[in-house]
Amino acid sequence: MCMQLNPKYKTIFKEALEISSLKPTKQREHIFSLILNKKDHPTADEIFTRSRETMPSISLATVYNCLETLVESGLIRQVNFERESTRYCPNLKPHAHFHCKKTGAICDVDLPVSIFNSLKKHLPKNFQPEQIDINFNGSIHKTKNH
Amino acid sequence: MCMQLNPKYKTIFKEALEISSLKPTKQREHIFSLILNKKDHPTADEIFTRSRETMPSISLATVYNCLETLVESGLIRQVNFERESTRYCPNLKPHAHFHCKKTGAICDVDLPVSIFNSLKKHLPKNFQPEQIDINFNGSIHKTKNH
DNA sequence: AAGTGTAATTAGAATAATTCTAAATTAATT
DNA sequence: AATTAATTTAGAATTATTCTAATTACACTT
Ligand SMILES: [Mn+2]
Ligand SMILES: [Mn+2]
Ligand SMILES: [Zn+2]
Ligand SMILES: [Zn+2]
Repeated sequence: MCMQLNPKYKTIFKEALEISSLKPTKQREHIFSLILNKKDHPTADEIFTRSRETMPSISLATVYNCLETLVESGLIRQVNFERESTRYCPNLKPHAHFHCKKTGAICDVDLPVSIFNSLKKHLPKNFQPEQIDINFNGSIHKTKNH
Repeated sequence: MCMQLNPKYKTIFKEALEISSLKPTKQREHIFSLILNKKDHPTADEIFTRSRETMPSISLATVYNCLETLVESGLIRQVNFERESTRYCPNLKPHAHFHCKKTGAICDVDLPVSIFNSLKKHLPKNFQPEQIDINFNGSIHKTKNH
């Protein structure tokens, strides 16, 4: 039983792939819906494991292929921390990532576009940024609820 | 003939290692001076190749060990782009990195501390950042000098 | 000076995320 | 149905990095 995209995302999905004349295959849709439905930042291997629960025949190579396709189509983002496995993020709003070194937790940090604009102002005129990655590393303290 | 650190950096080097009771070995000093003297962003393998020119007996494992030590001592920084090899940066001032996808060039982009402070303001109160990595990806346009 | 103990270095094996290759499958088109 | 191109698949290959275990260097004691 494959994951289903809701109609809104189904349209976004099809149109994004169509722009590059790529096909909306069931593997691509399955992986996209897995990432959309659980809004964490899974690795390719975690996505592979989750995929097999409902699509047991999918291969790891296909997971990698689909993820590459989804990233190139702008449907998801890649997130990298140091040399760890690449992670994938369905949040397309401007945001940064916070990586807790103690627990491994990864959190989205929403940022106003103004910060990205102000960062761009510090570049020489001939530098054309396509993407800006902002990663916080540190720790998340437990808040005491006594 | 090993690389020599100038007296100012020699003191910084020794003191930084001493804090963690690590020894200022000639391999560690050699690698630190190589990185300081050519202010690019070399990979471990590039550093290994350069090291052997003047210290032919050094091993790749030692290069990795020394780099880890230098990073932990705060003498150099690690820089990562996507899944590429880790690179090393001697610039300890607050700055970002620009990665040109066409040429592979990597440039330091100096930033005022105020930008880092303003980024920190968007974190929840219980998030304690230790480091903030800012990476630009894009392309550097040649400026025409007619 | 010789001996002891610890840290650092070394060579090579192991690891693991990702990419590659080539064959099989699927889907669209004639 | 036959042809073609895109996609998926299994497994091999790649490669940056880490690990292991042996050797070396060096500070400290006798
Ligand atoms: Mn290992
Ligand atoms: Mn290969
Ligand atoms: Zn995210
Ligand atoms: Zn730098």
